[in-house]
Amino acid sequence: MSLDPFVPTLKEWIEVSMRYSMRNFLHFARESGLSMSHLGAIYHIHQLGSCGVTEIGEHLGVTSAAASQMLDRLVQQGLVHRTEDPDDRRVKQIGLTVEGQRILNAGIQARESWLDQLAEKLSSDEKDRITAALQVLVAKGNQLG
Amino acid sequence: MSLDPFVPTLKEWIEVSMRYSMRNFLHFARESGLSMSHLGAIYHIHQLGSCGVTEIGEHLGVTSAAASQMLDRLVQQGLVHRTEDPDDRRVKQIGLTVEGQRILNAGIQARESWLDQLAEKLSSDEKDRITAALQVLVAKGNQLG
DNA sequence: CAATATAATTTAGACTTCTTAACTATTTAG
DNA sequence: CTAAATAGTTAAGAAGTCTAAATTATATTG
Repeated sequence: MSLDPFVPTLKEWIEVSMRYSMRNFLHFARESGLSMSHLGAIYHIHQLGSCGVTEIGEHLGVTSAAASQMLDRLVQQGLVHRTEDPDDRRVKQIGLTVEGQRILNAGIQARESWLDQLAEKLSSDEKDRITAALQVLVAKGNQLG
Repeated sequence: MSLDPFVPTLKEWIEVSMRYSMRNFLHFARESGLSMSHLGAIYHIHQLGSCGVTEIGEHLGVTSAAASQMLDRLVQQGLVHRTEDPDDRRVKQIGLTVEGQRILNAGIQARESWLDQLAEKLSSDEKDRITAALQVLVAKGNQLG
């Protein structure tokens, strides 16, 4: 078991992909004028779907006051909408605006822009085998907590 | 070409691995009491090896004044050492202390802690095929800029 | 209905991070 | 040797982010 190169190889790959992906993402953040905090919040809101202020705070690890203040800025920048929940008027429903979605997608695309270059370095055969392998990983990965 | 599922599958996998890796890393950051800025700086210092203050600032996208101030804190926390370069006494050589290295390694380990769980979900056969595929990806990935 | 709980916000204050500008020390170029 | 360039630090101030506490509005419970 300790000789199985699977996990070590996976770690190597994650090291590589993190290095390029984060570099591109940080570059995008600077270009777009958004802080990592803001982009992180946008990502969490996307992940959570429609949700309340406190819930976002919990995911970000901050108080609801801090979440409320951060959302102020994001609403002001037109990236997030904040509307009253008709079922419980204490709650605000938070979600991404079209522009917020656009920024999120642009960030993800920037993060992944190095993959086309990588693809060019591989033969059809290699790509087929790698695709099959990754499909297994994706499927099993999505089954984890 | 547009039908080649290679890049889309790779993107799916990066989506999955980023989600788990970042979640674990953020959790580690909170537990260790270090900000993402500090951990980011530590990572950059590690990547650059021995380097000067301005160089770190450039990599982080901030002025040398900001880099100097951030390094103050990291030195004070015992994570970074800052010594005069004997060849050019204007320059300070920056590097990680043993404790800084330890924190970095702990962060990387935390980031990757979900991979053992993933490995358990795969057969030996699957792991062999995936390992072979990833070795190709790592090799080609390291050839990119 | 009255008391309590919950969701969000506002306020005040602490702390961090960043920038620009001024400054020190050292090196390089003319 | 002097002048200019470079590396880093320091200082002052702007802006962001966080918390605790107080506040408002709404919902739930007894």
